[in-house]
Amino acid sequence: MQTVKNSKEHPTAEVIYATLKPLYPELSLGTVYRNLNVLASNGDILRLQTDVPSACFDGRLDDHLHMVCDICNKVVDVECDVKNLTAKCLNIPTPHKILEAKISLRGICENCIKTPQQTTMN
Amino acid sequence: MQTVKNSKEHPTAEVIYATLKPLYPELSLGTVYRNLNVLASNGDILRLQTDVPSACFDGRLDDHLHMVCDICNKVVDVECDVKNLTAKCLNIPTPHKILEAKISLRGICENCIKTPQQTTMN
DNA sequence: TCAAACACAGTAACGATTACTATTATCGGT
DNA sequence: ACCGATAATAGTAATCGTTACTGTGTTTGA
Repeated sequence: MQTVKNSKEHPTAEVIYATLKPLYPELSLGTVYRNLNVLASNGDILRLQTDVPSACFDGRLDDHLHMVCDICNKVVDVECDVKNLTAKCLNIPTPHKILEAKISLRGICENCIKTPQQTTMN
Repeated sequence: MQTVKNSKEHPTAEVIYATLKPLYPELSLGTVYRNLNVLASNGDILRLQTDVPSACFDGRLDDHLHMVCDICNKVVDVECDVKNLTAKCLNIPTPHKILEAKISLRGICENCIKTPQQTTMN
């Protein structure tokens, strides 16, 4: 199941299911969801918080952000010093205790900038 | 319907429905959702992106962030200079075009810090 | 006065996710 | 090797939040 983690993009549970189904024909969708949750709670993968209705997962654990493209709705990586950014949020003076800051981006991905008209919307 | 906006907290659609139902007994849940969407797309209210499964709304349009409490799961306001923080994100060098940065916080709210044991979890 | 446009209640439908159940595989001990 | 307990799974039902649909009443404007 760790093989799922090594998938390239930012797949949803359904995408992972569709990807693995041909390899393991009797794979169940429930199994995919369950194992993704286990991996995510173990910290082996990340569950991404985006605007898209279905949850996306990411095997990359190093510093980077995610941007959802307005055009193609894909999730792309944005390389940056996340710790530096989130540190500023954690230091906001407030009576509450801030433990984590999550930053998500929205915009237009490199691909859709180059090919402007195509509203692939898949 | 604008009266909904003036509600204090960060209500979900269901909460708004439950709040208004006694006042307008023949109110339908579909109406609440539809009007919240209209208000949100008009920019009159904000739709919050949090970890909690149901969408929360906020009538405050001025600069502030939101933090979800690990203990009580409530959404609380965090006062800060949002524009300053997001500006840093928008300036990240990347081949993509970043249009918006959304920051959400997680932590422990003032209330739960003061009364540590109660895992109200409502 | 009348008809087109609108808002709504009520309910059905939907998509993503979780829970449940029965079955199969795994493993440690005798 | 056998056996009971534990765990993982497939398959499916159920759930949750949300949206879409349908019929009805209400407003508006000529």
